[in-house]
Amino acid sequence: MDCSSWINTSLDLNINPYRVHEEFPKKVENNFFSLGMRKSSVKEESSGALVEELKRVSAENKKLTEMLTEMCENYNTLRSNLMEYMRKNPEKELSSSKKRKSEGSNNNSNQMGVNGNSESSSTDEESCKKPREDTIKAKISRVHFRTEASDTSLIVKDGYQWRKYGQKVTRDNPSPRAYFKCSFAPSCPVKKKVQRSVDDQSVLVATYEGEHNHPHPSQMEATSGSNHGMTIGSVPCSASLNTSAPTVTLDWTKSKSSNDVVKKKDPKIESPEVPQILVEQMATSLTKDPNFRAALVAAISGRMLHNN
DNA sequence: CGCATTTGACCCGCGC
DNA sequence: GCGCGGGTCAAATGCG
Repeated sequence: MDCSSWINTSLDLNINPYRVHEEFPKKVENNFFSLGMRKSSVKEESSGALVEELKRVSAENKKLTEMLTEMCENYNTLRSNLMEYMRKNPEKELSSSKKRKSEGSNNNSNQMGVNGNSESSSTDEESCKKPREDTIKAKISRVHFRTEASDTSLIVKDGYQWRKYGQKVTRDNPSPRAYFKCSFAPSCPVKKKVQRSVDDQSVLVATYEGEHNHPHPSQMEATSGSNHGMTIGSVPCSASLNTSAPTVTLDWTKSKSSNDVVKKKDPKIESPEVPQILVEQMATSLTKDPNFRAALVAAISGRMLHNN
């Protein structure tokens, strides 16, 4: 696989972080740079600090690049190992993967090679869907949300608008499972299932199916003025696409208050939150890249194999 | 009154 | 073929 393409992406992230999401940062960008334009004396003073910051970011960028390169190497190693393994054990691989022949017959076999071992195995168990719904087969992700233990609702505030259309008590878990459809766009095919973890009742497990065919609502909100809404909302859906990879756990016992902050739009929060937003943006941009996700999964797997 | 949620009924695939 | 279980539908209900 060609690693260089997504490595370059990371370079962009660090050198010109605001370019990652052009729509979002305009306001910040304007504030930040226009301030410097108006007060040139202040600019001279701060230019030294900016240069220092630039150096620091460049160093960090270099470090990240090295990490990515290493991940890429690990990925290549693992991939060749996987290919070899699959060549030796084609039958086992097929039989152990899944019982559902309808999904086994889907032509995602090619993508498996790219996305690695991830999609088909553990995620398909969540997609016991009618075969005709194979348009949604593509993206299934699972996100763990930590909530207050006393919070008995199955509501996950991930920034999207969801309409609940069902609830079931499943056999393997005493807590009910709630079914949601994305209601932000009528044509959006995305569904999610939310259920409390069997192990830890304070953890909500949200399983997302499909891809949103519309922008994130809070991102739209951000472009129209407020920058705050996206910090939390954008994370779950983008940060964990691709699933049987290690799932993402988000601690919302604290973020509840920040949700409130979002609604109140407290100006005091703005400046300290900007770096956090940047981090979120970078993470979002990176994790949206399927190549990066695949490589990350492979690299982590490679590491684990290496350690074992 | 319109919209979202609830909840029982129904559908469908799978295992026996 | 039948029963089970997960997923979806749609009428009833609640709420602003």
